[in-house]
Amino acid sequence: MTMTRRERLRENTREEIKSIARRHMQEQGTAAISLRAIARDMGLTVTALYRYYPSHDDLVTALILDAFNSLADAMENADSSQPRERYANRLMAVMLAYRAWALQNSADFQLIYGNPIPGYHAPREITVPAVVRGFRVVVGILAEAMANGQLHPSVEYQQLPPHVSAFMTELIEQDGYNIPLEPMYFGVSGWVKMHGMIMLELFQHTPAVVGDPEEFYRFEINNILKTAGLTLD
Amino acid sequence: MTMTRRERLRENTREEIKSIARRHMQEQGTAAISLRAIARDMGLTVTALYRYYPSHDDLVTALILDAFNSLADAMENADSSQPRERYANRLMAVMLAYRAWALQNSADFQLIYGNPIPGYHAPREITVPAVVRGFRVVVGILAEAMANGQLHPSVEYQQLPPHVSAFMTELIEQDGYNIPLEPMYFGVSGWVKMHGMIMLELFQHTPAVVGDPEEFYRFEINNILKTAGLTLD
DNA sequence: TCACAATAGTTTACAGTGTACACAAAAATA
DNA sequence: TATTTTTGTGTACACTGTAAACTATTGTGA
Repeated sequence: MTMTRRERLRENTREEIKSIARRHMQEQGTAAISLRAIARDMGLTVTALYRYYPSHDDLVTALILDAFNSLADAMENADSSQPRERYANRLMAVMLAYRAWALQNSADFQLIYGNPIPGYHAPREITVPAVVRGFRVVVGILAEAMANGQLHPSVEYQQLPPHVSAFMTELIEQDGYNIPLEPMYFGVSGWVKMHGMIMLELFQHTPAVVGDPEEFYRFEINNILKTAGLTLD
Repeated sequence: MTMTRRERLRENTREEIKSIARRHMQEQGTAAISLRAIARDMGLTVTALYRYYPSHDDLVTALILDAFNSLADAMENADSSQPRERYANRLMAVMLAYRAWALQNSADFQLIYGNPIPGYHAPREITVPAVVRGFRVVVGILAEAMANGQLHPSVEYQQLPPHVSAFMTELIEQDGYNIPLEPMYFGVSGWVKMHGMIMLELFQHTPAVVGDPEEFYRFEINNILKTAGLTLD
């Protein structure tokens, strides 16, 4: 795995490009990733950048990949900061990390979950595995909690709608999630709500309605956990 | 209220500009609203457009206003299509209309709820009243259901977190919503989840997990309504 | 050590973007 | 009909992504 000097320099430059791109994104939005602006900040010509990323789209893809992995890192770290058998605490910690990451890296969050960038289409074979990493953290906790009899999915989940039920059963098998259908659905349902809260907060809609988004967020998660018999301590 | 011939022509042109902008937006994303492209499609010079909208931002603001009002129209229509005392059905109809509008006008939805457009900041004094119109439909139904003893908010809502509770109480009074705190919170909590589902569906994340987004959507709403003792018939 | 190949960089060009300014044409009004 | 208001044009500047041709630098094999 040793890199030649040239490869290392090249990797450095690629990283520098991404880091400047991230700064610009944070300052002026995801649609404002400009190769020319990056080159200017680096003291390079635009066309030199094309040696490192063959196009604007390739740079965006690299940024998206980094973002998904960084988010997954944050979630994994939060998970392992809690005692193994405190499932509710682990879930809360992970979801708080999810929100914290989204707020601290709002541009990256918009990049992966917000409006598509005009003309850009993410290559699914590259991004999907990266998305899954984060999701797997949550599923892992739920599976453990279920196996240990601590998780009791709502009775409604015993009659999931047919297509959803079939599709998710298939997904569980195919992706090798070691979890029954009901807790899996519970996870998806909860994730959707977190996502809604964070999206609205990020774009300044929640504060105007709810006052204190963090308090709101914690309260909602707690309620969701309670519906499955999970309580914090 | 009669308009002069000139005013009418002017209004026509303004509408034509918006409608072309909407088409471009639908085809290439919200960040691709280009005055030059619009002018080209109209057989006008760019600079002539400036007679109708003094800047790119002003055009965007007009589009946002239209979008909020169109969404509110759709919700109001859905509401009045149901019998007055069938509160659950009214709520379901309104939320289905919300989703249907979002999917059919996905660019407009992104415009009002998605990533901010680089450099653009919506003038709140113009947009906030438009947002409120749609929200008021839901609150109205909940207030009626509550007053008629049909709505039973979850027991958890009797102990809302302090800041949220204070802020929303203030908001209810200030905006003249005629509704108690608990059902109001129920509305917000539910809205957040709808929003999350729609956002994820719009950006192609839900289908990969859930298979059939509409089935998922209906099932989730139904469950939310049930937690407040509301049932469809 | 030197020649050659690979890599990294530059200059130039084209078509696109928002918008400011000076001017001409058309229409409504006095 | 003369004047004012409105609508439109043309030109200019600084910005965007990216393709092509060319030069300078660096690493490696003989």
